[in-house]
Amino acid sequence: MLVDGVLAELTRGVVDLHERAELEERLVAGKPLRVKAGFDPTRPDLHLGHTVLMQKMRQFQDAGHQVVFVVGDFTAMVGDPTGRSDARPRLTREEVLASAETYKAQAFKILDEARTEVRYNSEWLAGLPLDQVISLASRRTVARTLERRDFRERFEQSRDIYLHELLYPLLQGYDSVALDADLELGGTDQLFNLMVGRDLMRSYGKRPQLVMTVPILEGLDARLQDGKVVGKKMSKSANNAIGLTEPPLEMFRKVMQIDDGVIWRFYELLSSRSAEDVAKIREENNPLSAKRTFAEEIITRYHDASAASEARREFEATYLKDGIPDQIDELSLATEGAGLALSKALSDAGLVKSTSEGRRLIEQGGVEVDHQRVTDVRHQLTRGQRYLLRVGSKKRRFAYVTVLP
RNA sequence: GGAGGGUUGCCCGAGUGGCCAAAGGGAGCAGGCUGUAAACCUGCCGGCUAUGCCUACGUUGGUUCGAAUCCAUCACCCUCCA
Repeated sequence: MLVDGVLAELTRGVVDLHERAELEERLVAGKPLRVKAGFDPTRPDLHLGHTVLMQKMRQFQDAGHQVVFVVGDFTAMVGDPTGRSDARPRLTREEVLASAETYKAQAFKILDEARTEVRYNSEWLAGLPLDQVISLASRRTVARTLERRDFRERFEQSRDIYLHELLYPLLQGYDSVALDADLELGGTDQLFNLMVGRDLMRSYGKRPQLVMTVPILEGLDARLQDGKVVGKKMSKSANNAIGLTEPPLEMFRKVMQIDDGVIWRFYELLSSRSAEDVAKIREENNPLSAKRTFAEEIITRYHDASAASEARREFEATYLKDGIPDQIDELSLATEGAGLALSKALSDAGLVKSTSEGRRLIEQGGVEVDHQRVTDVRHQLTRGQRYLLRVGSKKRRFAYVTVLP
């Protein structure tokens, strides 16, 4: 029957679902669901990790449901210190709103803007009178709140838990109350908060929302250990993320650096190919080509198809041995001496942060001048000459440099 | 309110007067090996006009030939007691 197919698609890749039978029931009823997901715009840059959830939202949209994109502009100002050892810097309203705009612009690369209801939670949270806050807080005990693993661990280890942190799940849950959500989506780490929302709705006499979680994507530094993907979650601060607005070549390079065994995880969570297609690619067991294919799919999604093929060509030109990219900065450098020290030239050309770093790289054999490795720190470039400089290998950087006569 | 402890480089964390640009680990970078990956091995990892110089160990000031190390001050954090 039709609902079975829809249900299968909507629950594909889902980790937790409370409750499946209810979901089926509501789908059969045929009324579009209000599907809620919240985002705290503390970091304006979205990366692939965020898109696992957004693609799930998109699936709901495509199945005719109403998606509510909740910008946690209020909760962002409160600051969610979860998993942090120190408080987040308090953001100003202006910063939060600016971030929210960037967020939305990136989110609509995946979501259908026309079918997305964007709401800011300050709308109902900012003006909440204290008696109502107390009423809200009275609906949950401390013991039940400390059930949450990160709270419990911190409590047991006598590490700080601030009162407002205990309030955080309630505020998020109140969003669901205010929005009459039918279903809330989140990463698996959000399960606790989502369930609080479900309980709160019941407490407020509303029909409790369904709760659905999707896996958290690991970062680019994840490894395969004993057949399992092991690694921190993808995040910009861990420097293991691919941002949605990164240039195509950068995306391609990063995908190529993913551990062979881990690339399948990325396919599983991010590829929009059919399950059969993915299985077929996996059977071929050619990680190198699987990565290329995946990189192209991602770049096509966030840029376009021509950017994807261009990135691949550019990558091959740049990173294969002796290759050089088509586009290389052309710079003229002045010098006061008889010549220009190579280390200084590298620094002046912006290829390295400082001449000290330039010297280090030269010593370590990481620098080429006109395709010749130079290891003499005192190497001088001659006035009036033009050189091709290359630094590094993992992240190669090039520049044509002319020393002014 | 009382008593005590802490603040070190991107992060964690040693260091109690010269041998400290500061052990160790993580992250990062380079070289080797590879596939353009990972793992692994080696090295680097404040800056500079570079066998030397400058800036840095919460703040400001002091003691000393010499201070991350001693003293005072301010700021922030923590623990125990009440």
